[in-house]
Amino acid sequence: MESNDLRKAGLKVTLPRIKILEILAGNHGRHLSAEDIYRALLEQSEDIGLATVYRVLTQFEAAALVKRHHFEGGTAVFELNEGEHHDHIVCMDCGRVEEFLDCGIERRQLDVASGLGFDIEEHNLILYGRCRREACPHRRKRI
Amino acid sequence: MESNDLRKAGLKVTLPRIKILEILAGNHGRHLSAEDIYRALLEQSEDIGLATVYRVLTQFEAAALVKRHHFEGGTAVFELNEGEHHDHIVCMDCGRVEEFLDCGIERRQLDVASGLGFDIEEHNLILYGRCRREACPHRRKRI
DNA sequence: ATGCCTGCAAAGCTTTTGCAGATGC
DNA sequence: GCATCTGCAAAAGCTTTGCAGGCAT
Repeated sequence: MESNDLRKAGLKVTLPRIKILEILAGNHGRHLSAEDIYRALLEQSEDIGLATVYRVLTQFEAAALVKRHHFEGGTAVFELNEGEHHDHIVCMDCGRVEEFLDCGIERRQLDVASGLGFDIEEHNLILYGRCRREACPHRRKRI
Repeated sequence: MESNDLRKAGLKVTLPRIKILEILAGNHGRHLSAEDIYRALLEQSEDIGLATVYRVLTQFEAAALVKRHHFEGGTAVFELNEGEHHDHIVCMDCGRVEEFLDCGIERRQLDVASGLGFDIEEHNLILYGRCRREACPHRRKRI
């Protein structure tokens, strides 16, 4: 029940917020930009302004309902915060994004930070590579 | 000799390019935004436009003379590319940036990527935390 | 002399903000 | 009814681009 998440966050339950949550939930696993969400709303003939999308996403981020990522440059993308932390690997050819979690990496990060005199609060790890998928343009190029 | 680096990159040796390289070299280890560099140039009474700073930095990045980072959001920062790869840890209170390299993390990244079917090309790891330095505002706050 | 560089100003893009009207509670 | 929320439009960053003149080679 999405409305409860909103109420818990101290946000009024409004149509724009529900719709945006729905779109994020419907694209489970995908990473959407504000513009992506705005266009998805237009397709549903919802009359919601881009400014509202940005405002709502910022509020959601503050309420820990979504996570914001800066993958390559320029535009930020958002995903529902499902609780469990993970990192990302992005294909430089097809843009596909996979998520992963490696305890070894996580542990060493804590060690490194501690060794440098930091109390680590969060981190951001993105691997960039080329995927070996059939559908990937890079793969096609190699044939 | 900076001019050789420029020539090797196929770039003409011009005053703006040399000055910008000098500023980056003089701030060895620091991370400067285009604006930072522009202001440093103004302080030296160099009449170089902000657009040129951006253009030169982009060329330098393409030539692998500098690296561009997107630490928090908004503005990009640049550092001289000294060859050896390293990652960053940023203090969320005082903005201090330390560099580090951990072979264990590097190795596991390769393993993870390979396991997901990716040929990893590069990566981006930034740890965010709070440093335990005397001078750090956060530390003062805790007293 | 030629083609690459530069400064300036203007445009581009993403994101934020001000304000008047609308809506949830 | 009151505070919060929204849409619109305008503004605010940061960065890029067009153009006419300038400089390195």
